[in-house]
Amino acid sequence: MGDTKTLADKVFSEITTSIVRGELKPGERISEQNLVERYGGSRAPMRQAIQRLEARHLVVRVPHAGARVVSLTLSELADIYEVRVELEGMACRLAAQRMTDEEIADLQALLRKHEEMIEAEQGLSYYQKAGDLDFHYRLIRGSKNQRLHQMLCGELYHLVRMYRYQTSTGAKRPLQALKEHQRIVEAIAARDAELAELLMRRHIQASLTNLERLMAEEEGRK
Amino acid sequence: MGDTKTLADKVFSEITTSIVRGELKPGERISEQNLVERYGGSRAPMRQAIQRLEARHLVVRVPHAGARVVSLTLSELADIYEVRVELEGMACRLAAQRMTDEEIADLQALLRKHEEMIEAEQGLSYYQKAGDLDFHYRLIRGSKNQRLHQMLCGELYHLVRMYRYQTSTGAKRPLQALKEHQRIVEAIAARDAELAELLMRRHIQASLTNLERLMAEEEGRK
DNA sequence: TGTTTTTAGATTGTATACAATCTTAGTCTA
DNA sequence: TAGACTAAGATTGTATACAATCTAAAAACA
Repeated sequence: MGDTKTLADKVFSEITTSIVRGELKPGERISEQNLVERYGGSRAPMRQAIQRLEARHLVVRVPHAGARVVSLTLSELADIYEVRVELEGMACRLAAQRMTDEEIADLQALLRKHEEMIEAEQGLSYYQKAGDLDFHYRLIRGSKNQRLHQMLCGELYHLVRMYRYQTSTGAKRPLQALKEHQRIVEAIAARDAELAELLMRRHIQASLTNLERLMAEEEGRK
Repeated sequence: MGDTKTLADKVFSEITTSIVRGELKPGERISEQNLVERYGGSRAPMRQAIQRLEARHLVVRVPHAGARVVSLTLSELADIYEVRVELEGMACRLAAQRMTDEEIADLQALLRKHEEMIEAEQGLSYYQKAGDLDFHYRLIRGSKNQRLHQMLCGELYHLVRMYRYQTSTGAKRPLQALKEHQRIVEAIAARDAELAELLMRRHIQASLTNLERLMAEEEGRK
């Protein structure tokens, strides 16, 4: 049985992480020839990789003109966060209804680990990145809705992560973020779906409000 | 200035409509050679077209094994409707806040036209299809959120339409559907965002409930 | 007869070559 | 000097050829 990754697959995931980490910057050109020189092989698989990147909205292509790393305006980023508030609130509500007791216990254990790390003042920056993501991903999986999971984790989160570094979006204090996470899990453990949804919406809304403030400043500067 | 469509683009849209109309059935195989014989050209653009179909979740590909028209289980379709209820409810809420008075007037005019058509008992089946879609699309555009528009119209609706024919999903009586549409527009005209959202959710929820009933029947038959 | 192995065919993945289109630098003109 | 035009270069779109992999039908074996 062949689960051999094709070359196009490898290049695709390489570039994906490069973009999300900011090594390739928004607006930067990506040419097929360029990729051939960097990753080896021929143009055909590079072309496929670029198309897959386009499918995930990580690059924008115009016919005969080539591809560039996606470059979002504040307004477009706000649109994304608006959708994220809605979908992740929904995920949280469903998680409160559908997660097993065991899964909830795991989530609580995860937060205790985060708490220890913060108290020990180790990995402060870690919690902002991988830890925070891990929490959100688990919750979304807990919704038991595959399509929802795919839309959030497969489409929106790449873009969210990509811009998290550049704007101050989501740059919450680790301690405050942890407290909010704990409240959310409490609501889920109590099977209070409405409250869980509300708390998650607020948790994300802060970033959106921040974005809207930035947009207002930018508008005022003109 | 070149807005010349590439061959891959043409083939992509041809196949898209074929799938949505049901001319290509779920699970049916799509080979590159097959497309070459049907549309002309070489394998390269056919390959691209298939990749774009995969990006829209209209076909499923496995490496080295080829592509098939997507085939959803009832459970997967229910997941889609669950997300649709949420997103289109959101769109309706935003539309109530953001549509201009002129756009609302246009929407009202559209419904009056639908009413006349139904009273004249012309195009009953038309209203179920194009008319219903037109209404929903306009509302979604009214949310003024591009990302939301793209997720609903560009991703979910293809699959919804594809299965609308086959299951009895969304096979509402035209008159009842029209009445519900009218209530929704009334709420929007009154700028009552909460009510507009609630009404839209109910409007779609009926199809989801129907799906869940079918799933229960299927489960009981085992 | 049922199962496994083998082998031939078909299909996809990749490489390379050519044609169509766009981009950019340079030239010309007002 | 600013702007429009032109031509060379680079880049993408398409076609074809070959290699790697999968599929399925036939043969071998228990």
